[in-house]
Amino acid sequence: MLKIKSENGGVRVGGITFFDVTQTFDCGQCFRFTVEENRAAGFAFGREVTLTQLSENEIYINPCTEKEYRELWERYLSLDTDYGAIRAELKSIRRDDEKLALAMETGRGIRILRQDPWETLCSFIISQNNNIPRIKKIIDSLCRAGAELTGGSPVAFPGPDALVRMGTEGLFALRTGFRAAYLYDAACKVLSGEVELGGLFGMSCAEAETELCRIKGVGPKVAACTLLFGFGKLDAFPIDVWVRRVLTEYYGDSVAPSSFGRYAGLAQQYLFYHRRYVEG
DNA sequence: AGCCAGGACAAGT
DNA sequence: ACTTGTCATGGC
Repeated sequence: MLKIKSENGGVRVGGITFFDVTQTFDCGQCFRFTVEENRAAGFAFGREVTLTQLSENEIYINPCTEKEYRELWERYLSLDTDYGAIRAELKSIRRDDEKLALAMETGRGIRILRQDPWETLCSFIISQNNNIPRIKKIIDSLCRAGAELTGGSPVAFPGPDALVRMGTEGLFALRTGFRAAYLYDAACKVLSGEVELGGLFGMSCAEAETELCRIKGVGPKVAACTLLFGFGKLDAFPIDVWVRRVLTEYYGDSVAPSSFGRYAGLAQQYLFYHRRYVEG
């Protein structure tokens, strides 16, 4: 049971297991946070927030009220989910998988965030054939441009209406390159309701992927990342160059994503983190 | 200078 | 169904 306590304008959350601020915010799933030492500072859901790891089992969220914690951050951070049970199931399904066991140990503090679906979709459209520092830079300039356009705060991620108003030219001017047309198409289809993001929560991964892939510039990988990091679908299994390496090097390509079970996406993230950030 | 980065698409086999 | 060149951009 988690212990929640207000303190100095923030909330202290104790009794946490399998959560590490640094690993969670620096494992390539989000792009609006900067990580240093034992803290992550950035933006989500139109708010600026700092998360600090006080100890292995305790974090501090600031600014934050108990109400905000319950209604927003607990779900965002997946602290409402029993990762001990999930990890146990994963291990039982992959009983003889020593590679995964090692990756799960090095990345034991990783949690899959439940980010805003629209922001996640755009972020991973931008991510294609791109590197993480530049992805962050583009997203940041996109938020600034959105604020400039609407008169709102650059803390918020601009909605589909704002992107439509920017137009392909405006988006291209933000150095998005060939992704400008993709972002514009995503904005048009979401704004018109041709693709209804809210409806994807109730769909299976395969069905939701089909819907997302109706957007130009959204293929299997971007769709999987959106479903995993934006919709909390833990079976979504993105395959990028690093995961491809893992699959060939560890398993000789003789493994299907489904063989990792209903938490295949989380397994993927452990493997990605281990191969990309630990093994180099 | 050339290659790579959390890819997708169109054109060609 | 599977392979290949192309798409902007910036860092190395």
